[in-house]
Amino acid sequence: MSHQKIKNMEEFARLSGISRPTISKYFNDPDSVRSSTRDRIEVALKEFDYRPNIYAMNQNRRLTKNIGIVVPYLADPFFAEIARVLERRCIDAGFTPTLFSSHGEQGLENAILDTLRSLKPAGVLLAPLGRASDRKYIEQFCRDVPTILFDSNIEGVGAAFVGSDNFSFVSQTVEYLNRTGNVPCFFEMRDPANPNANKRRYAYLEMMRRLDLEPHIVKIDGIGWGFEEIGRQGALKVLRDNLLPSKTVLCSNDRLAIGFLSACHELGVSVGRDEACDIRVASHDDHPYSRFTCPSLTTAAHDYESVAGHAVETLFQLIEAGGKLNRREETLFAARLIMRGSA
Amino acid sequence: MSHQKIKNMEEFARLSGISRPTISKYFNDPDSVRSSTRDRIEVALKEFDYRPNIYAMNQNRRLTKNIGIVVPYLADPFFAEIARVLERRCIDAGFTPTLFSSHGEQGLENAILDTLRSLKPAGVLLAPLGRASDRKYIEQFCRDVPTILFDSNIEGVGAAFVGSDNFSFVSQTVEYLNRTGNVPCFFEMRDPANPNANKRRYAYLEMMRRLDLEPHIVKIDGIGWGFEEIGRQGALKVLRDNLLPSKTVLCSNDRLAIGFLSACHELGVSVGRDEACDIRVASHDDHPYSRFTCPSLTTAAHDYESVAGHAVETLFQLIEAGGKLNRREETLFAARLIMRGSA
DNA sequence: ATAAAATATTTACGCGCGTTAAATTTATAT
DNA sequence: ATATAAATTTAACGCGCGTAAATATTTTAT
Repeated sequence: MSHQKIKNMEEFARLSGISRPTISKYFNDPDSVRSSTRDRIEVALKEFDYRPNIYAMNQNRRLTKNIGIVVPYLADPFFAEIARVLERRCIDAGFTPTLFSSHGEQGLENAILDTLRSLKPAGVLLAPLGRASDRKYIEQFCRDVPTILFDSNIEGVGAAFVGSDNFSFVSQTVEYLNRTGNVPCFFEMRDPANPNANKRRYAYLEMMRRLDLEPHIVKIDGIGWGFEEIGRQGALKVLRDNLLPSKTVLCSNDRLAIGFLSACHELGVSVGRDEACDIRVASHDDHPYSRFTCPSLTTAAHDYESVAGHAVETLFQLIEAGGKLNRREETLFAARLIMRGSA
Repeated sequence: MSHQKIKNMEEFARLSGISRPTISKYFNDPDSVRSSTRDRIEVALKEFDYRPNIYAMNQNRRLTKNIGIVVPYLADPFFAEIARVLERRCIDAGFTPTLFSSHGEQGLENAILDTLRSLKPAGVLLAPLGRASDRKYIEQFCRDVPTILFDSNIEGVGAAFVGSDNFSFVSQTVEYLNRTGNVPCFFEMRDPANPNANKRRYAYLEMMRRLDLEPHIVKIDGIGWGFEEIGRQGALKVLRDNLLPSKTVLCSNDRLAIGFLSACHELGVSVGRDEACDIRVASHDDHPYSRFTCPSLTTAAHDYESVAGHAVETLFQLIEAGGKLNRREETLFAARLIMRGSA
């Protein structure tokens, strides 16, 4: 590799013996030039190690090759995982993903959308905060920038929604707990930040109706994104005051369940499917740590790969279609029951 | 707010009655214009909602206001947490942070550095992969771009290093376990990816020497970043085959300990400080989940705020100094012992 | 071999802003 | 009020690349 520094595309064009407009076309889309030309450019690229100035590149383009990925809370390993898969797929498709976390704050979510707007991205994959989101702000953003919502839906906003089928999660866990001999109560936050939580409550109620069982919902207090601690405090209270209507607890999500199990251990309440155990605990999400709780957590797993894959595919379609799709599709992927020690 | 769309700085200058170079100066640094002028610009900004084109803005600037933040593995909540603090401080200082995760892969780490180079950032906060890093590649990058290393040090690379004092972690846990009546063995991966792990081993050996105790190191197999599973498998083997030289186990880090506790539960081994318990387990990092393990984990906590704060402060100094500091400082922050149920 | 189609080259302009130098205005000090 | 310093304005150029039109070359089809 030659070690001379190349100043700009002009110079690279001279050195490689190819005209600048063709080089420009190549960087915009390598497949838009003849393969023999492409080869010559790529040989020269190896030789001279030139990279175009991305700022000059994007200045005049109406759309860049950037893709924004926004998650509500990156310290939650669930979102870290899905972000990882999304990033990978964007890179493989020749885009440049940029990751943002709203850190649970509406102000930050709005600020991120502002930043994204000025990045002129080809498209955005947005998992909104949910209830804490500034709906109008997101609506306006989605009107201006091609956006796919994922994880958490906002009716009618964005070009499409891709997520998990909450009914599939809850129906499987309820059915399993019931089939194996116990009637679950439902353990959740009083004011869930995420709309999925509401869908899960409805699913629980509906399943109990279908099974002709009496539903019991245990609501606990707490705000913010520290779900484990909220679950723990809630469980301590509920267990101490003997408020559990059933010896089988279905938590709305794994992070609450992690807190619940922690409280059980503190109070010497044994958890497991075994007859000898005091209670059973199950949950939803298959959080990366649910494998390592004590006991390991019976839960319903997201189909990460499918959700991420379909979200990205839909975004690419949207981009190719020029930012508008015929109709707003909502795609939901089914859960997979994971039976472990806790229930 | 007027709803006409403003095309460029020229137009905004006309409408606000201020010359374009002054507007340009303002956006580069609001404090560089007279306060009366600043007020007039900000009034106009509210009126017309103009934002300069960041691509055109950064094209001719030698350095942008961007700051790159690179962590080795974002699905680890420890890094997610520290990234959150770093991001916040960069924003507050008027910079635009961009977050990258190497996801444990050398290839990705190198690719991120390439991307960063073309972003012309004012500075970079880099937590390298460690042993898996391409040392030469990082060295070259640090020569070109003002970079502060954090969390994981590479001798002589980057303008400074900010991290935690591993000796402080281990000395406190060893001292505590010893003081409370038990001699700990040290539980770690055979080939740790992170140099901190080596420092912790040395610290353990040194502390045992000082206390005139015989050290015992238990090395377990496993590669990659799935520490919990590695810890679990290692613990299963060690516990089943009765290979533990001591009933008190000091894990190199919390993620291994989480796996260890999981294995203990599976095998019915009781963990805790209590006389009646089979073993004691302690660890290092104060991982966000260590509060919720069963039992909760006795550990040594990073001083997140100080590490993040000092890393950012040092980077700002570096930026103001034009990319070179007089000498390469290595700053280490002490740990804080967190006594919980496991030991 | 020849015509038609596809691709590449040449030339030239524009994008939105950074930046500089000289001229002018405004603020501060005496 | 006057001198001086500081800030702003005016005018103009350049950055690196996108892009368009006209022309030339290469490829493919007949």
